[in-house]
Amino acid sequence: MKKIFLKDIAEELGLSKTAVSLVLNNRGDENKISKETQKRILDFAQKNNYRPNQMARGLSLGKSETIGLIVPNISDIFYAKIAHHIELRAKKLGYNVVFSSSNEDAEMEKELIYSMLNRQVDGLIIASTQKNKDEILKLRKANFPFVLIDRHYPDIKTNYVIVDNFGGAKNITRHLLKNGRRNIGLVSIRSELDAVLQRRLGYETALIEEGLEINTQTIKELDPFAYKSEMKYAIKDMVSGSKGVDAIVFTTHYLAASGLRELKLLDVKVPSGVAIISFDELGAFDLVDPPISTSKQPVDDIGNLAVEILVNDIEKKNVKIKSQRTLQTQLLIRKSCGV
Amino acid sequence: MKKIFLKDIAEELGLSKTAVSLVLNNRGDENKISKETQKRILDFAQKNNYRPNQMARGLSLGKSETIGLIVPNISDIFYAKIAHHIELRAKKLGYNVVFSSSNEDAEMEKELIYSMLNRQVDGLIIASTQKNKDEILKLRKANFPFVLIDRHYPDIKTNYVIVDNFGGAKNITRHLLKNGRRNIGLVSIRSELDAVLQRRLGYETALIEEGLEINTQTIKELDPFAYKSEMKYAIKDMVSGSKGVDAIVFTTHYLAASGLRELKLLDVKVPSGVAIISFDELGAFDLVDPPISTSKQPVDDIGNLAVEILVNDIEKKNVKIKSQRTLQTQLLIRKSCGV
DNA sequence: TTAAAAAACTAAACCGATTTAGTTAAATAA
DNA sequence: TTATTTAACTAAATCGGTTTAGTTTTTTAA
Repeated sequence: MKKIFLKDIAEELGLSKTAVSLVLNNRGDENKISKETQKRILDFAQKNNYRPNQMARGLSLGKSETIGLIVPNISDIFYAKIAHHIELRAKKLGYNVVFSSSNEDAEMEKELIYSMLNRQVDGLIIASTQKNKDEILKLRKANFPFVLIDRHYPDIKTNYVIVDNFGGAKNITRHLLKNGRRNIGLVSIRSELDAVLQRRLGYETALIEEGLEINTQTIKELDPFAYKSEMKYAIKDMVSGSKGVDAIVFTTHYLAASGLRELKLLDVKVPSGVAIISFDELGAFDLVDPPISTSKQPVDDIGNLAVEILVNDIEKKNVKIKSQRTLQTQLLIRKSCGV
Repeated sequence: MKKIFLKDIAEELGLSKTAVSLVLNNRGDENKISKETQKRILDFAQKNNYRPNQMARGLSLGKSETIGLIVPNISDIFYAKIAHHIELRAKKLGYNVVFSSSNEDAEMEKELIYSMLNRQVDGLIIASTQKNKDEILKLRKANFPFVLIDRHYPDIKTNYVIVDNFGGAKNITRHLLKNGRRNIGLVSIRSELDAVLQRRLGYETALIEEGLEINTQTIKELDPFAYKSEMKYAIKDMVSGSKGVDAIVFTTHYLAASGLRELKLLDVKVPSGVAIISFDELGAFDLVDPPISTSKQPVDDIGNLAVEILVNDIEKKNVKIKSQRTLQTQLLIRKSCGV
């Protein structure tokens, strides 16, 4: 079972590489290769398990039928799920996926973008650090196909698929208000990500619309990398004192998990003492004690749409119109918000 | 900012492509390119942001500096975590990662293996369906570098990194026995995977060593794709009747999550009524009600070791010795097993 | 003083595909 | 009967790198 090349097939059958190549690319008819010859080529290729070298093919065609995916962290279940949907849809459309994690580092992200371009990916799907405006602009200027997911650059016109962070956060906050909570805190991460900002805004808007004041003392923004250690103090500070909070909104799933952990250590009863609600969820949020209410993101749609927009962009080079999709989150009410 | 090629640099500096290529590959000294010329080339390349076309490079070198990763499902947190560690370590060693999910389908896995070979990956890391013996043998015969993870072929000598499934399962079962449980059921998946078999054997061995009999009525093997719907009946059957179980061992994290869900629906108290313990865990197993005890797999070591073994194999083509590593799981005791 | 060695390069082949611009022989039209 | 088309191919260029086998000039050794 040794490797067989186009040249081998051509020589073996007494034909030219051209004929073989055309037939194997399904362009035999339009190039008037006789049915008989086509069959000989196809059969021989099949029998000898011919598989074109994609490097050579890619070099020649100037494309690779590969999509590059850059996410902050592939081991975050949220991105892992999106990645899976991207992979499935991409495969259906004839594309492979190369992935890399930026670890929320702008410089790394930039490196990855170029590394992927060098590998001749046909397009990129990026959940950006949102700190690489220049590179995104360059990509756009170069007319290179790409779609931003989860995080976008609000002031750059690009393809993107995001969720309604503002609406989602407003919704979960309102749900707590509707259930009589008046003193609602927020635990978020310290970040300039628009998604994070929007969630905070959604939260604040819900409060303001209810005629409540925003208390910056009960809004905690934790370091993205040290949130676990900072959580202890954040929670302690929020629940202690006479005017402790009666509910907490967490702006992302791992914050909710970590926060609940601390609440338990402090023996705070959830939801009787403090109700909690999360944006996005982990796999076992329905099994947690108490099951955590959340605003769930449509990971399947995010992945599928991103691929569809991207492939459309790749294959119809002339598309100037950018697709911008903002998907709705889904409110899942469980016990943690004290219905 | 238009693309610049090797030829452009050569022409611009009045040199040959050879000289430029050698210098850019850090082989200027050994090829006696003068320091001065080297500096000119390096500076020019830097200034013009030269980046070699990896397709051309790969074609020429016959390698891609890319590792292929095939897992059953990248959105399974277990594989996602391994993938992340693989990615980090691979990057450190100068390799990129291409991933794909086989969805536990042997035919798909076979396709993926070839698809990756066509893309000239330098090596493969595979968490196999364990139904592709022929392909694995072919890879080995062709002396193609690969490492199996999580699942291996017991009767084929290959590189692999797995965990001690037998020992891990025996351990968790013994822990339940030590705590006085006598009627311990098992919920596993219907599968020929050695890992699954070993876990069942570990469970059975623990029972036998304790002088207990194995009751096939309380060993449930569910369909890997329909386990959610089958779980209801499995659990109901195990806990009902006078001789219902007083503990259940789940052989994987999603079974434990699903099983606990059903136990709650049936109002079975955990662990007072039925204790449970899991093999491997989800992100929030410590927050679940009750927190689930588990035998945790060292995802970081699995990923790191796999990459190291693979890269070693890739770079020292002569390595005939296969590396076989069986890592230990870590017993995490939480409330679900009724300490 | 001349032969050999070293320094500093380069031309052209090569990797394995795709594609452009033909060629040749047979069929059809004038 | 001859000119044109058509059918069925092919030779060679190309993609953008790497590498082999030199070449030319300068330096060193005998």
